[in-house]
Amino acid sequence: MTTERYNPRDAEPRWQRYWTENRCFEAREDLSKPKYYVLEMFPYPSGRIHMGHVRNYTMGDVIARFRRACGYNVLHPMGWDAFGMPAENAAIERGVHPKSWTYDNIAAMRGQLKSMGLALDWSREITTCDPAYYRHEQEMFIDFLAADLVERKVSTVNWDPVDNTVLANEQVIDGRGWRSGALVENRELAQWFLKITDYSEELLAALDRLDRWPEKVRLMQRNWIGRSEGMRFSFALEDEAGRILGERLAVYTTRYDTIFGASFCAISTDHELAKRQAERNPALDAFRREVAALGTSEETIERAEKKGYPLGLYARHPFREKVRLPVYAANFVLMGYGEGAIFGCPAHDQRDLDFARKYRLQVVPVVAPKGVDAASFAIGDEAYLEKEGDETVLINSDFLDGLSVPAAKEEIARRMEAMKIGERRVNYRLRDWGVSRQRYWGCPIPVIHCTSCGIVPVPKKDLPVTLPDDVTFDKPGNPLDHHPIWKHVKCPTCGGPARRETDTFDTFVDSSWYYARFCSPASARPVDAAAAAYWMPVDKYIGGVEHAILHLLYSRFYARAMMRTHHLDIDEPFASLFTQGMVVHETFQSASGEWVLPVDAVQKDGHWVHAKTGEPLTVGGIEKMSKSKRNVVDPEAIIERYGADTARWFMLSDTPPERDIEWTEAGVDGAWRFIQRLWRLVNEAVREGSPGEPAGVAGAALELRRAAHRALDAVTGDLMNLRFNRSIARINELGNALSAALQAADRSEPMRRSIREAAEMLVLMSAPMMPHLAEECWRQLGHAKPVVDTAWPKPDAALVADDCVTIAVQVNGKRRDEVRLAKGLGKEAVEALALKLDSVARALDGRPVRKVIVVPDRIINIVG
RNA sequence: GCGGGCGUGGCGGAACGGUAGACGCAACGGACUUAAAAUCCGUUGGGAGAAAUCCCGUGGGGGUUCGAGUCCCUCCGCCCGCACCA
Repeated sequence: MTTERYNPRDAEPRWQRYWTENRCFEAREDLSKPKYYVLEMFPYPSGRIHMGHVRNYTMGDVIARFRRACGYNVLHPMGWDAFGMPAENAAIERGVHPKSWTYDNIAAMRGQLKSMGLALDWSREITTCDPAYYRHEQEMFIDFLAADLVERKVSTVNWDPVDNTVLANEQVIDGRGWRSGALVENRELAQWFLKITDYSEELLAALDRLDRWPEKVRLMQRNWIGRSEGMRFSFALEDEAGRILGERLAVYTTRYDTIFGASFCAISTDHELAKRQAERNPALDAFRREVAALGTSEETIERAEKKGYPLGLYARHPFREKVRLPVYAANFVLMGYGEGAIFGCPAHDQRDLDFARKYRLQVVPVVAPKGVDAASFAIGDEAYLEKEGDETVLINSDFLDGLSVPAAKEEIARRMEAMKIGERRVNYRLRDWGVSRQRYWGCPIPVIHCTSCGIVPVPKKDLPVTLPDDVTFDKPGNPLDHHPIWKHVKCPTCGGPARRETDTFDTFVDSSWYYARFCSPASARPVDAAAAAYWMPVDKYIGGVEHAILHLLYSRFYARAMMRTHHLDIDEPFASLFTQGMVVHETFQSASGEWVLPVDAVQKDGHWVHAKTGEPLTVGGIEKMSKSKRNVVDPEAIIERYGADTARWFMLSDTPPERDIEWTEAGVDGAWRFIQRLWRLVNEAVREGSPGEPAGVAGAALELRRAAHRALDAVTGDLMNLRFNRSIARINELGNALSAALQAADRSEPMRRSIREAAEMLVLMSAPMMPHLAEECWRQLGHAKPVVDTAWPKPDAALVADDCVTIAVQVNGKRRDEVRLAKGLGKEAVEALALKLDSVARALDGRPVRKVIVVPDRIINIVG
């Protein structure tokens, strides 16, 4: 008897239609059920989905379908992070309008996502470039303004000369723009900032509560926030002649215990003092320019020598009357951190030491290992930094001599505070979030600049401020600024002529609250309180680790800002976060060095050649799929050829979800074969099996039942913990057991019932992962009600538990035998049995038994 | 430089401190077939042996333990994040 092969091309669209027509995945608030909100990071509509999307959305879909089957009221929405520069680049390069480019891409990608058979609630689809979405963003911004969460300030910003826009600190990687890769320049601009630093402590402290986030991500955020405990204090300044100046120099340090080792002060070239001096000192001005030109990229920092320019000023040591520290403007002091000024202690800071050696400044050690003679303790080329566990004492430090570092800190802090020249202070590395972008394709910032009234928020009744469609991209700069009329408005307050803000929001603003909008995508308010109270927080958020800082930190801040402005009632938006690994693939290169697509690479006589030209290819490293290396496989082609279930199954098999997965042809074939195998097994089970309650079975029939219930038990636990690869291994095992039963001769009624039961369980268990095939199989098994409406089965505890166990028998820690015994047998009985074994006697080789360790139902170890 | 993670067969990977290598891929042998594909059955960490069985084995070295892939110390290698942060 033959069974036709399973044909996904017929089955998949059919079931997708069924789910859509029956609105299976449209979520409604229902207080009678526990809710579960599963969300994958929404895509940028670049035009086509890539394998990273397939992996991300498959995982989310398995969770959504599994939770739904388990009785949860599941919210699983999808939307588009639709503002951003690729749309403008397309406009510049190809003359298409960013809007039509974006919406065409969305249409194409929506179709691709639908072909994956995802259990998404498409009725909640949101698009960030839709005024229906961004009007709420504008409304909230106005509320943020009123709540003092926004600041407009002129500051030195990171300017990307290629994208012609400002970048946030988080968007500068190794001194280069995160998108363009261009070396970032410093520019002075008036910008809008969201005051994320108001929440530094809060964002840091709350990380401890996020116990269902990866430790790695929490650590990265902790480091990014960069809390340090130190002191801010000031020096009296004097000039060359020793005349005291009216102003003091404030510095920040975490090592105030080393004050007696100070030999100079250094200020940033952007420090007010340096700027002022530069006005009448051309040499200093030249030095400032030189430093500014160097940039902040990794290479330049590595190579750059520590350089300083003496200002002719001296800082008086607070505890030693005669000591005067020369003040330099230095290239290694950052204006953005602390006070933009430091005191240098060369003995205990490598950077300060390099500087001191160059300018022949004193190097006085003030901390030394305990017991070392203070007079002979000298510093060579390396600063002395205490390591953890080192016992150290202060030396050469007057009243601090002999104290430990913490005690010295305490003493200095006490004295400085008494002298009223400084105080202990907590400092953060985190900077405020600059959100202004000089671009067209973003959400307009809803403010108006009026010459007489200053900054005036757009009245809420005038929202949304929509983007004009008639813009041109023929000259550099911001099209909104070039637009003939758009920016010219009347001041809402005085009615006089005014100018509309032409900057738009950083697109990370759009993605900082979309998770909340999904709760009530059509609400007239940004977020409907009742809906958010029901759905929030997101129970499982899935995406790439590349968003560990940017998006996830901004979202955590945004939820707090929305809370302050009464738009949301929750501070942590994502209760549990999962960061999935990348999809990687081999790279192929032709002799001329061109990258070759995997579809064009074929193996011939053990060598890789180009499928069309026959040209030999070299196989390169296995790397993240990327357009530049062309090592991409198009999901659409895979779905076309094998169906969505094959792609989904492959994505979940073998590799744990947090690790990088290598896409291989062999792996896809393997997934395809399994799908056909399951289809065959189910069809055979329909013929050979017998429906009915498989009660009272024994022997082989009972063993098959046990295998089924055990597999179900394991898969349930594994899916709960996102261990997809393990659950697939379990499903394979049950498939093997069912296959063996079908090969065997036993066709007793109990066996026929067990076969049927095993087949049904196999189908239900694999349904979250390959939903289309499961529906087909389920119908084949005679069920009128689809899998999508079928509850997750419950394993029978009696069948999961074993009444017999295999106990390993060890002698001196080495396995020598195993015995199969009734479960729960007492220690003495196990010991007596084991000691009678030939293998044990042989291994003991006549030695007397000294000790016996019995771990019930697991192992016995005989020590001889 | 600072911080973190990871090293297990030919490969992806399993393994509450308790039988290392589940499951899959690849490879090899066999069945079916005129043949191939598909499918099914079997073998597959290394070494010795006809076999029973024994020895070795989770990056290297050391330690704790009746027992270590798992815990501790140390070295080596790879990967990731941050980086002139005072």
